[in-house]
Amino acid sequence: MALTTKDIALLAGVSQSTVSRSLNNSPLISVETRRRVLQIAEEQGFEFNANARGLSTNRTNTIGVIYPDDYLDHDVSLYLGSLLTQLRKILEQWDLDLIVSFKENRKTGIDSIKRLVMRKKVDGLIIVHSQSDTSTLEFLEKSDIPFVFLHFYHNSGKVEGINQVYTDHFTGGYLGTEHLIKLGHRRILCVSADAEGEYAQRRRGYQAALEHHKIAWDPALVLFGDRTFQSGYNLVLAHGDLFDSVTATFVHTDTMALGVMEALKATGKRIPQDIAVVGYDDVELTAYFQPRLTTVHQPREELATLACERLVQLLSAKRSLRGKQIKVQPTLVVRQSCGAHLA
Amino acid sequence: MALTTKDIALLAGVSQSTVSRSLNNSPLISVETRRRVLQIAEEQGFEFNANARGLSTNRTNTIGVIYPDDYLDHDVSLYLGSLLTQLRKILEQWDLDLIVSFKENRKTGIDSIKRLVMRKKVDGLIIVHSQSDTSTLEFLEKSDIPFVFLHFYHNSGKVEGINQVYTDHFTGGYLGTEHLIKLGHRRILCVSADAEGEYAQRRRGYQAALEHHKIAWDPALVLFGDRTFQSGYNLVLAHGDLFDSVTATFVHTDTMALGVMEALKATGKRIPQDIAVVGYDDVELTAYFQPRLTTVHQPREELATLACERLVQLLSAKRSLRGKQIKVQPTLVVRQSCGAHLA
DNA sequence: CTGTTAGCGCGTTCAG
DNA sequence: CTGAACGCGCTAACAG
Repeated sequence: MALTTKDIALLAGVSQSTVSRSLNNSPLISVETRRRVLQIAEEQGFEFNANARGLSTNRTNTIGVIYPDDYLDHDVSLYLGSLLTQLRKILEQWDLDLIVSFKENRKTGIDSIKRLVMRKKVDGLIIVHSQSDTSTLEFLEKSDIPFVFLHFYHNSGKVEGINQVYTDHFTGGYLGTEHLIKLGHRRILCVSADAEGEYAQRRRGYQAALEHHKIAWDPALVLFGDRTFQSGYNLVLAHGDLFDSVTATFVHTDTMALGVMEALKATGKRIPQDIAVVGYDDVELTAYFQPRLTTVHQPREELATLACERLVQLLSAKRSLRGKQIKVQPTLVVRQSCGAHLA
Repeated sequence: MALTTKDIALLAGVSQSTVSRSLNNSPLISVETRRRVLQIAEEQGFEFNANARGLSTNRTNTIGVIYPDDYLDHDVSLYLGSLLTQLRKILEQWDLDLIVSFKENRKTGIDSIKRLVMRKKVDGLIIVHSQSDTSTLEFLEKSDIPFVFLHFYHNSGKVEGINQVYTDHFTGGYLGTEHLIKLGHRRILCVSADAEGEYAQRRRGYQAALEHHKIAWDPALVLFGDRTFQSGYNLVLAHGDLFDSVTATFVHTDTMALGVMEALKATGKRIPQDIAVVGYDDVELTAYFQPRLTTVHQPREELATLACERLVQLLSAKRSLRGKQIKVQPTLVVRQSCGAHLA
């Protein structure tokens, strides 16, 4: 059996509660007593029993990270993998553990959020979703557990109550497009994904940049893929004429952009001379491809950090705080695929 | 406050322990009572308080996954990311949660394994390490917590006591090499990594295959990289003459192999006509490169599954089981980079 | 079959 | 400043 506060108490010749207080930095303890208790606890390698602690404090010191179920997609997984690492790295600063979970248990079908919260296994949640589920949102709100949406743009009306951290994709879309415009391009093919959500924002940014520079927006110049490399590749094969008719393309996710580039190269096009390419996300993967992809950088570390910090704020707040919308600005990373270095 | 068994007891008009027993499928309960209790619990959306349960049973229903600290490396992260997904997918079948942790807390320097075990936050561990640390191994052994090493070849003498699941890298090295030999290659450049551990096994397999086919083993034909794409790329640039002097190369990790291929292509070589390439791991990433990489497949799903299953066995065993060494066989995936399709 | 009782290890009054 | 006593929610004897 592991050591308990009682054991330490015995060794130190004090009561169990004195041990508890000493180890919890209670101000009610004399310096001398505390010192002695701490030393003994240290010597014995004592650690609190998390369950007992959790039972009496209602705090577990672990937080749940909820991932979308399509995490199995390779491209998504790539991104989420490094996001998780980032979260871990930050949360360990507060000595918080991290339970990773999918949105629902594939076997029992039970919603992970509800399960984790009701069983009191976590103190708070970081939810990494692109889609929101009204019923779990309602559950979260009435269960008064702190939670932060990471990477999620909630477009219903009731945004005020919730906390979220996300990239300003409108600006991202604007930045990528404007960069190409400034390089002299007028016909810019947009390769996007998903009808709604983040990608719609990116497209709105694209459109706004065009309009701002007095370029007519042509709906025929917007293509849709499913975010994968393969999909980007196939789009080029299927719409070769369209790609022929433009001088630049702005692809709304890097892996897809790489697929586009490879297909373009395979069909004999030179990048950026024949066609300029700009991507979105700035994933490490792009380092493997030539020419190096110019892209809109999503500040992942910042997103993760801000989400964690916000969650920690919520955790330590006496009463529930108001919702906070934290918008992070993307930046443009100019490399070679846009041709800027030739200009 | 959340519902407790006491609340359910009140609603059902029975005692708290009857509720506990009913919900835990105790055989001591009449069908009728159980039915009623279950129904009420269901209606109320009752869930056990994990802390209270853990306190009295000494079981948390969560297991810890320990990742190496170099998880931040992109290439490693790629692999570990999908491994984690796999683990999650399997463990959720037993309703086990999963705490992910690095080997040690970067801030406090505290060993995560010790912390998680002593605080009783986990019932068991899956340790994904390439290096072993004698002190934590000792700790694990005397703390009698179930643990399984995943992907780790412990080469000290005391293997009997521990449980581990790993790929037979000797065979992997052998397979890749023999495939090239059978295609007629005699001078096969080996691009490996790390002096010790897994990679040494792969090299031993390489060497054994050569010897088996009466080909003199030439130590000058073994190069070392650091497993990254970049490193593979640079190796080609630095040792162009060596690559010129062989007809095939066996690269011991896929990302590095891709780097090698890209550099080879950049220097005007045709793959597989001028030089055949075989990789190792079979990561999804290879799908993005031409020609498609022939490689030694590491059965990741199988590794994850076996590790979880073994851990579950250990968890449910009455007394501690003997250590078990589970070796998984890799397979060769023939695609294009080896030239087999041209033969 | 069911209820009563006693812990599990810790935080926290309440007395001194 | 410290100790005794209680309760967090649950499981597990122990009686009936």
